[in-house]
Amino acid sequence: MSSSIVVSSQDAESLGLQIYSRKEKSLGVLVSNFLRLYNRDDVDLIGLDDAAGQLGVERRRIYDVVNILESIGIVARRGKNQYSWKGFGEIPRSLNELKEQGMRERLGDSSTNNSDKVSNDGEREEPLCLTPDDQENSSSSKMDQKKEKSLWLLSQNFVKMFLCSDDDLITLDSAAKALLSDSQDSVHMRTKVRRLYDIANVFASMNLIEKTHIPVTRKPAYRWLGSKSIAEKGSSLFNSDEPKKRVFGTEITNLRAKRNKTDCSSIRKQIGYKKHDQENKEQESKPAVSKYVFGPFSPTGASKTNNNNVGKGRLLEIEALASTYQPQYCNHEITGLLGHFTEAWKKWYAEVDRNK
DNA sequence: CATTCCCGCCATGTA
DNA sequence: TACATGGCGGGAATG
Repeated sequence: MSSSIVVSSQDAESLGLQIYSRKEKSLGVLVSNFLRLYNRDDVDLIGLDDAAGQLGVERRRIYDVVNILESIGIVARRGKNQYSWKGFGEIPRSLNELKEQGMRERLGDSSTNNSDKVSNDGEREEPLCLTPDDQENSSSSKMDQKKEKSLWLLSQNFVKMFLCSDDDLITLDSAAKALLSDSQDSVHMRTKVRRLYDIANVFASMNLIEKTHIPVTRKPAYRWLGSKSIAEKGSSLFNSDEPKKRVFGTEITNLRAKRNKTDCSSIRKQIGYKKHDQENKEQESKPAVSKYVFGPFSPTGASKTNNNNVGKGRLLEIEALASTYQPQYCNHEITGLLGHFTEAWKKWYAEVDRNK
């Protein structure tokens, strides 16, 4: 009497149903949205609550995002509940510094080596000025220990591995092992790897790295592609580049599935009426950001995504062809992101080349 | 089954 | 104390 029907997220959505989809909740997608939201020319400050609200996620997730982005210099901590948008232009600088540090640590660590391997120092504020206190404050332990496990540091070290190592394929296991510097306790490893997955997803969504497989072993690994594959594109003003895959077109849907406890959404959004799927003309619009985006570059088309090619048939690629015309609400893709990246990469490479 | 990694509990730091 | 941060790892979605 009853026939079982298979429902895909697409079908389900068409029917107005909501099924839990892990992908749509991934950090990578969140970061893409985050970047798209704050990459406006005149955005300067980022409020954590605002971000959480706009992106429709819990506050906790925003911490993950900013911590990782901060490791690359895209944002910087301003103060409580507040970060400032630095922008993609900072990436080259950050990478250079990270590379310097990485090389230094690698080659120069003999002599009074203490159990201090992880670098610190960088951009993250710290004392800002000598601590005038002469308390029997242990030089630096409790606080540094905390930082030693931070996502921020882990993220930087992960990047350093790519920038310094000559292997361009890195597996999360090897990274975890290396970053653990010792004791390959399965327990700690697992936790470390979990974190690396988070970081890798974020960087992958920004096209800083790409997921692949090691030739023969078939083991999953990441490759640093920071630039070439993107920069070589020739960056012709607006113009979507190669046929990337799967873009994630959904909105920032914040639905509750699973044990959700606190839903901090005080902004008007979310269902209101049975709308037809597609075309969510929701998207509020702040009182004018006025000032259109960059002149030369036309924020359009972009690509986000991961995964390059696999010999599998997956019809999970939605793509948003719309781009040149109809700049509507309706969420778009990365927009502008690539333009910045391209520029940044070129600078970064030119500099390295010159130095070489 | 193994891999990926989201979710949110709760320890820790701060005003 | 209330609130802000953000480790951490259980266990569910995916492969």
